[in-house]
Amino acid sequence: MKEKIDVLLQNAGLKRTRQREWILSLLVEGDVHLTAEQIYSALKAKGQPFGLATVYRTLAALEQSGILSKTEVDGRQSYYYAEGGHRHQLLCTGCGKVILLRECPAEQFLRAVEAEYGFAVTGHSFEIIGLCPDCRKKEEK
Amino acid sequence: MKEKIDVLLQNAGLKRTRQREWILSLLVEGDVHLTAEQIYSALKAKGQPFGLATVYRTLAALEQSGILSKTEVDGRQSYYYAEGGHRHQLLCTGCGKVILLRECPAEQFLRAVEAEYGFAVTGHSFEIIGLCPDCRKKEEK
DNA sequence: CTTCCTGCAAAGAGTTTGCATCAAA
DNA sequence: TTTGATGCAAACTCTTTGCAGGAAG
Repeated sequence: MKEKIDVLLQNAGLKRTRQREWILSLLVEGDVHLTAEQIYSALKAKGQPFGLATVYRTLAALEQSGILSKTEVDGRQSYYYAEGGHRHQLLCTGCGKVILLRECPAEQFLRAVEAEYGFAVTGHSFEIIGLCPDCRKKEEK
Repeated sequence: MKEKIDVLLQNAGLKRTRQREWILSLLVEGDVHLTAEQIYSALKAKGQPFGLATVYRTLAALEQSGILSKTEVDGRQSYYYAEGGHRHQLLCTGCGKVILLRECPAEQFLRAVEAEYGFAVTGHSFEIIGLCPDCRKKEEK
């Protein structure tokens, strides 16, 4: 797993530092979406001392490199590992889990939009908010 | 048009004030998405004096009443008139225009998600970013 | 008249930046 | 050794809130 993370950093042309490895492993291994503050707290709790600014800078750098994707949850920026620039996912508001959709149902629809509305599509997001099966069970209790 | 706006306010149980009429008419007549700051500037320019806080409070109230919808554009909250709680639109980054989609292509897909992933869907957003036909022409010049 | 709304200013939250130090390549 | 990253604190931007005065129903 550590190798995977190092490869990601290397491909992005970013130096391999402890801070970046920690942050990435949280997101990659956990498969969750987290805010800068959440990451900061999680690592602080583990006794890893470093600044909040580093978290913000690291997340921004990783997003620019296409390793992470960003979305807004409750007014906060939340980041998650986006394998291969994937942008179609289920976001659980219970545990923060990110479930990638196997395929984007929008692709063919986007082409229709281009034709029907004359709209030049430069981006799109298709996010589904809700509870994953595990959180669903907890709710029922 | 003024009547339409007054009806909207009345149905929401909100008092009809000049400020609210101004803000609503900007969004309803213009059919654009605007940030609080943009609304504030636009009305300030017309010599309508009032506070930025009023814009924020008005937008929040109108959103809670389901008259407006909110989305994030470049880290800012942007509001637009959402006829009948419509949440599927094309957002032009050129002129801010909002084009409503005639139908949500996601509806049947959401049901498939519920079944396939066991995910309890509580909300979704499907936004397509790009340039509307008019802005497209300007780009080409 | 009573209730709700407004404007101002101050506070708050989240995020970014400057700068000196420090670590990776 | 050179370049890029970190940590701290201060700065910034967007948004919210408290309060006294004012308008709508």
